[in-house]
Amino acid sequence: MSTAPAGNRSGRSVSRQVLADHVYEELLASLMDGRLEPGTAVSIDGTARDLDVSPTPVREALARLEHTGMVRRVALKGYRVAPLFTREDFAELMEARLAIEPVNARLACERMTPGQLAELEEAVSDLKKAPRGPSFAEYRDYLEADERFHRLIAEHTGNQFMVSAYSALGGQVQRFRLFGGVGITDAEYAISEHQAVLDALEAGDPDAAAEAMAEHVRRVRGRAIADAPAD
Amino acid sequence: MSTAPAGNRSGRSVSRQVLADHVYEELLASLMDGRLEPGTAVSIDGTARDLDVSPTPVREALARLEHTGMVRRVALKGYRVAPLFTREDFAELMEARLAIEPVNARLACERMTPGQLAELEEAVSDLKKAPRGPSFAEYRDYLEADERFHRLIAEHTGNQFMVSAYSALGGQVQRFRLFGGVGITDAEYAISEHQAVLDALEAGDPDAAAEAMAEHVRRVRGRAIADAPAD
DNA sequence: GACGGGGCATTCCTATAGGATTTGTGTATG
DNA sequence: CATACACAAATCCTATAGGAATGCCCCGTC
Repeated sequence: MSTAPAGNRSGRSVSRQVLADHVYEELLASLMDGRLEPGTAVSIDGTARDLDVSPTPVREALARLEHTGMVRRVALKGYRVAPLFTREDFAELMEARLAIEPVNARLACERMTPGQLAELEEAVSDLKKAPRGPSFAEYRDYLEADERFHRLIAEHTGNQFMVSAYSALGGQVQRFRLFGGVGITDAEYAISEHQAVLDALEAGDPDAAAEAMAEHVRRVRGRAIADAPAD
Repeated sequence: MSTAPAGNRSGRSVSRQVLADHVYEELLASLMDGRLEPGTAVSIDGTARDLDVSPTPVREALARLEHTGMVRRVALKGYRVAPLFTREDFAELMEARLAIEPVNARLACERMTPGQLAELEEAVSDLKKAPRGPSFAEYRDYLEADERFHRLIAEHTGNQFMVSAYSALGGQVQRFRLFGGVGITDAEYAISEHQAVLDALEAGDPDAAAEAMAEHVRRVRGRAIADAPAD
């Protein structure tokens, strides 16, 4: 660290945040919006240099990220971004979503407060407003709102374990949205499906909410399989 | 490190395993069989001294463990074993198990090979043979077989994401078996319920397998609520 | 006897050093 | 021209040092 201290020993004590947390957030963001493509090696020393920190916090952040499935670690070879899905992986992911997300929708419907419902409405609204241009940068807002909608439903179950279960999937879902063949054409259909889920939640009908969510996941699966690239 | 190097720099190159892995396994075992009770602080430097390693691998192992929910981390205060469940936590855990484990049983039933079925039979057999004396040490074998049964079903779904989802719960389930009020008396009933799940799997009836698993979880919930201690 | 302050130990956190191994490159040889 | 070897660079992994903050205990004072 020669030129830029960039640390915190001289600055004010904003240092009340651990560097490993910062590194984790930074890497997660890079993974979520596609800056780090599947298969890329994530060098410990390298990212340490990039972020102007020592390898130790990077090591800790990567250990946490590994458990999300977004990076893989080989014992003495280092970390690399988890490889692209095969068709089988995608089928497994959708199967798992079908098991978990309709339950989340049902539970959320039974317990949601008006304020939480408003958050969901905002997510769907953002989804509709988000630009869906051909460029990645614009598409990002759409993806963010999509992910937010599903995550909020998981959180509004009030069940910490369902949140954990969804989180185990959520990152992979996001990665698939980016690289798995679901393209921008998906958006037109997906918006109405999200709206259907929201309608059922607003109506307070748990069965309908679960079914609408299940239908959404099935349709995502169907669209992706239709125009999925080769393995 | 004054007296015992205990490391690997002098020994033969068995060092082809990373120390952090060893520390992780060690801590996990301590958590799973009750040597580390809820609320206990897990000092980084302390465990490093205990295991004759430096703090760096311990730090990495704990970062991984945190994601399992078995230890909690407070930003600049360190790690401690996750606290005991409240009744609400327990209800949430059972709700999540009801959402996930019957699905696992159904999928496993549809796809399981004879060899995998034999593994399950062995787990149930071990469950019956395991001593259920009043001492913790003896009870351990029973708990291990119980956990193994459920984990094998998750793995035999052939769906890596359902395995992840179960893993997010599995550790907590095990911790609850130890500390949550489900006592040895549970064993007598649970064995027949496990047998019922196994019977359905052997019969190749997915619906029955899912229902048997759901019934098992519901009964575990019922028994625990019956004689649960106060919060 | 009760309360407050100072020093010491512990602990977390980050940086740095160095050993072991792999990888890549350049050169010499068949 | 292709192959093999050697050296250099990068990388992972572990240990150690030291700063910053917290907690604890003892002691002096009211």
